[in-house]
Amino acid sequence: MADKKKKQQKLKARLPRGFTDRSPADIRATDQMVGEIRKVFERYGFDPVETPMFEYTDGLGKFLPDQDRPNEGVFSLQDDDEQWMSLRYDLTAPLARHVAENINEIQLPYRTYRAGWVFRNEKPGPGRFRQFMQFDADTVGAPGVQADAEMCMMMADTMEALGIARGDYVIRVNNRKVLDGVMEAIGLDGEENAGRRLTVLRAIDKLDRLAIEGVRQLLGEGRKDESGDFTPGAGLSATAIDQILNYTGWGESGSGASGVGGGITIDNMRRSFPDAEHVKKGCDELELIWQMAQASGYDNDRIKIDPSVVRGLEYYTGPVYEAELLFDVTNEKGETVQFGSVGGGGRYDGLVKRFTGQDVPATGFSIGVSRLMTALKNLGKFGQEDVVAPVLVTVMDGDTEAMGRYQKFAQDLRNAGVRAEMYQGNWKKFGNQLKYADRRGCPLAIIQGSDEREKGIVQIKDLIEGKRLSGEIADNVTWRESRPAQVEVAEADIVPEIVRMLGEQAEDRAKGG
RNA sequence: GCGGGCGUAGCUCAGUUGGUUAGAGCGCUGGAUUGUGGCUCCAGAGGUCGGUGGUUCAAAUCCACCCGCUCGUACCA
Repeated sequence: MADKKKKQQKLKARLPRGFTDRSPADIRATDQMVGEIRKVFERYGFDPVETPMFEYTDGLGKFLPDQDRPNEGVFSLQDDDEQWMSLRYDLTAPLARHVAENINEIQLPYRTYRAGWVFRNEKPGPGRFRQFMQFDADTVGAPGVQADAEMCMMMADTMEALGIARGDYVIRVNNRKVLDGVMEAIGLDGEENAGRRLTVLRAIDKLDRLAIEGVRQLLGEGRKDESGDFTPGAGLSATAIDQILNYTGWGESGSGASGVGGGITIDNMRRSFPDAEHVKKGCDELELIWQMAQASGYDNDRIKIDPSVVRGLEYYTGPVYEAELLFDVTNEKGETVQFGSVGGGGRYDGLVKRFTGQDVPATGFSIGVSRLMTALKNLGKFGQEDVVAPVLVTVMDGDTEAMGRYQKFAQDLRNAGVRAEMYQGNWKKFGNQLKYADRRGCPLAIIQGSDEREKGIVQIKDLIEGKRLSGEIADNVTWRESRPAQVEVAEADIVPEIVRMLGEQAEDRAKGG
């Protein structure tokens, strides 16, 4: 009875939903990738700065926790002085706080970057976690669209630095001012239409996935999907729907997301709403960005004007941009998936002003590191380089003197730059030591029992060669007694011999793979 | 959030129209082998059958609700 109770109280080891443990391979691959991104940002003259993962909730923006649902969307808790704190959900709002708080010390324009974990309290899915890494770059205190153009070019350079070929990605650019003008033109301006504006913008954002008919439904009465779920539409008039679909130019030759982009697209946008002031202004800005990109050699295949880009619906005030992957990505099940956006950003002229009252225009973007990693793993760009497991120094005798000698073998190898370790488990079961080495993928093992010690030598066992030989030996006694793939080496020659053998193994790997 | 599918050992799964003590493979631990990985053989540990409640003489099996996973959809600052 007591026993049974004890069993029932056994804790179940389980990871919180939407979080994940990271493997050595994943950590190494991500470090490598983050390093490549950092190099690009440094080259553009950006400097790192880091902010903490927690911020006071009101500083993060719209998520003021209420009594009923204090954790909706964002992870929040109350400090001991009752103030609400939240885990950041992006890196932009905390940067705005940092700039506002240090505005007197910071030389504007301020060019800065940072990588870090962000948290969102939402339903997780495959490839979507509640903690993930973003890599951010921002220029704060830069009012002109040349800063936005630079951001787009830097995104393009980053994609290529990560090994994504030209043509396998595209930076799509739009302008919130244009979208605002469109809303105005179809009579959706004003506070009372805020909800419908959101519905319209969301519908436009879905052009690439639902195509023109789905979007038409969402702009009108609504749309029913295969599972029978109904999404209410914006309820626009047929005229307004046509105007919007014409504006996006979707499917028309020479314009839109599937067309040439650039100047032709901008002309098309202008023509759709010739009298709308905001559309005109936004188009002028887009034209500038496009021309600057062209002048620097970034043609339509890399930086493209695309009227269906909407991006974050809250704080963007001007140009918005998005990096999209165009190559096929295969998931674990072997299915080809549409990968879509791996990063994006835009101009946020009002964020710092919330704190300072002064205009501090800014623009920036973030790259979804974890998401992009998934796609790049697919391309075989990262996480392929094998880290060789350490050389194992096995333990035959447990007395202090012998242990000291084993430690020294390991230390000598480390000093020569070779990964090495002394076996730290129960040394009395020698078989387990080699089993351990085998499972870990150790390339070599050093063995010294009393016989070898008397002669001042060690055995170096080539575990990789031995594994190969094991296929040819069926009998266990022979296998044990033949001691396959082992050489005797004088103690003084351990380091050079190990280095030589590791070199040979590396050559074999290079040939084989 | 809405709708569908699924939930049995650490893992992958079997378990008949409800019927004795819930099984297999792999993995794990010990041994054959005080000093050599693999192969083979022997032995062993490991289960609230996702949870709770109900129907029944009897539930892993049928029903309800809940939880979790998963697919689609919505949301995603």
